[in-house]
Amino acid sequence: MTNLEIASLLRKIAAAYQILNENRFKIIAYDRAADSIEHLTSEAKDLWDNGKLDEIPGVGSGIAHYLDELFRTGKVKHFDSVMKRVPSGVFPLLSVPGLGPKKAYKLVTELKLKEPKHVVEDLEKAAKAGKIAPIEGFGEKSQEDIFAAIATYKRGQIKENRMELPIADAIAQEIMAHLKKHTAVLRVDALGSLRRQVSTVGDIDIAAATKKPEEVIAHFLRFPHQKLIEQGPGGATILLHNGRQVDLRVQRPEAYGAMLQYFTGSKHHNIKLRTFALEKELSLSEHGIKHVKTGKTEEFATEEAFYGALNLPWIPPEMREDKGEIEAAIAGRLPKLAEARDIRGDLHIHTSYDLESSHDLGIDTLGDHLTKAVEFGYEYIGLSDHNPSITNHTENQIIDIMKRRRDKYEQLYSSWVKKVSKKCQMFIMCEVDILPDGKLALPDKAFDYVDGVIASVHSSFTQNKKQMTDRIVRAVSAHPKVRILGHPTGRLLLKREGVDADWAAVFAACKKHDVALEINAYPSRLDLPDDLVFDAVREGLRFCIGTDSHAVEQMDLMKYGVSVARRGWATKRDIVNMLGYNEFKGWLVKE
DNA sequence: GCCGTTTTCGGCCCGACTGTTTTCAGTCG
Repeated sequence: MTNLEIASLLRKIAAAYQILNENRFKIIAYDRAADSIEHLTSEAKDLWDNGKLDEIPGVGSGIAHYLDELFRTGKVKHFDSVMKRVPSGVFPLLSVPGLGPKKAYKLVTELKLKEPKHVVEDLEKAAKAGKIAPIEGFGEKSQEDIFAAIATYKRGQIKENRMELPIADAIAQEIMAHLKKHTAVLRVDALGSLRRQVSTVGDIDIAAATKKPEEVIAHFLRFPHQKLIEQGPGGATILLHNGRQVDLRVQRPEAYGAMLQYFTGSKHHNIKLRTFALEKELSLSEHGIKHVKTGKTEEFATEEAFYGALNLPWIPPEMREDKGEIEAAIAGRLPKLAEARDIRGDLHIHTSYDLESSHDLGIDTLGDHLTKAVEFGYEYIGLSDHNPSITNHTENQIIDIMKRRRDKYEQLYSSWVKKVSKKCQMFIMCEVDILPDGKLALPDKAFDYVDGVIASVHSSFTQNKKQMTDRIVRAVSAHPKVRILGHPTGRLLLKREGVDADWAAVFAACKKHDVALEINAYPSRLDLPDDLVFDAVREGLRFCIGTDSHAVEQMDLMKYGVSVARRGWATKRDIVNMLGYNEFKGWLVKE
């Protein structure tokens, strides 16, 4: 039983209770527990194994008791009896946009939709035949909306249509640049998951402060788009030619702060913040802060003033996920998050040097990357080409290739230094495959020709948890020159789940051997994921943010890795490549 | 059903939008 399955079960119970007109706070409690379990970094089943179910926020003695029954017997008698009181056709309909429990129940009972397997198709037929409009509470428009919503649902659910962070960022930057050209625009900001720098983004939401909302909205609508979805006094929504939806919200500068805060979210952060505010008899909304006693609403031009009115310091958007940031702010213990400008070097770079690897080479030379590093003000870079293929070479051949490579890089480096008379130090590293049994794909003697190694899993991603954990633990302990665990989960965003491993055990092994966890900044990776970074920071692990560049331009992507670190609450001292050259060398180079 | 440096009882986030209504229920973020 996975977390996702448990969350789905709890949501079904919440929906059933809603239909049965149960106490609405009980319904909220089940939904909250579902949310909470869905976002756990460890499996609920593992917590249960260790008797820690009650540590899950929103899970109290009642739900914990039911989950215990679920893990022991595979079902919950009480849940079954609750679900039995609701027609089973209701549940699949809840995935159709615009349909909640009440409407779904009404439709299922009125239309006598019995078969859950094809209830969506049956409802579609009923809509087509005009059978929905006559039902009490529905009408012609509802009937059309339901028909359209089912079409959307069948196309594969808009919700799934997320994009990688840098893609959303690039689109948003273009639109924000367009907005800034208008003189009435005083300020623009990204909102929502984009502003919080979540690894994948759904819709792009943008805010603008202005005294002339109509003009700014009209200007926004001059940005090339295929369709105007919605327009009102507070903003507009358009569909771009690339199929992405962009939402603009405008606000007077005096009230801009509250709007920015509200639409940045996250939902859970805002809920917690509003609960906290209510204790002070203050009611928060996108318009400002209402004093409950007087009924008067105070406006705020900036977020700093908004949080300030609650006696809190400004909380960085990356932290606003209700992971304890409000409690930390109250206690005056918000960490000072790492920043992109603290980066001193990029240790994960693939050049075009051919060392006969079975993985991809980069396309640019050492000199190209050094030049770019100087542009960024880096003090050092690391060349982390993939190890020579082990199937096509003997051990001696590999050792020879690694020796020749070192000589070549040193030669290229000294001629670069002479030519440009700039300073940027070089570390000769290697990204080495972790083989399925946990051995490294580089013979011991070849380690003499590298300063340090990034060990990464590039094959057999589907091993079971025990195998995978043992494999990684063995790899990080295999040689003192293994300094970094590369893209630890191996996930590819929107394509492939990360590997299954006991992360607590992996972190413990890394800590023991002083191995840094990589935060791979490559857009489809962003790996270690932010929630595991959060856990690892708490365990005192250190990180190395690398771009995994296979071309010079990709070195620009470092900032997205920094965002992941920030979302995990990492500070400058948690990140090894924020150390100056000497200190970093002291950490990296082990004899 | 959950939760507590004012509480183990008495609260529980907020508003917009929509379609159906004549004042509101349901859904969404």
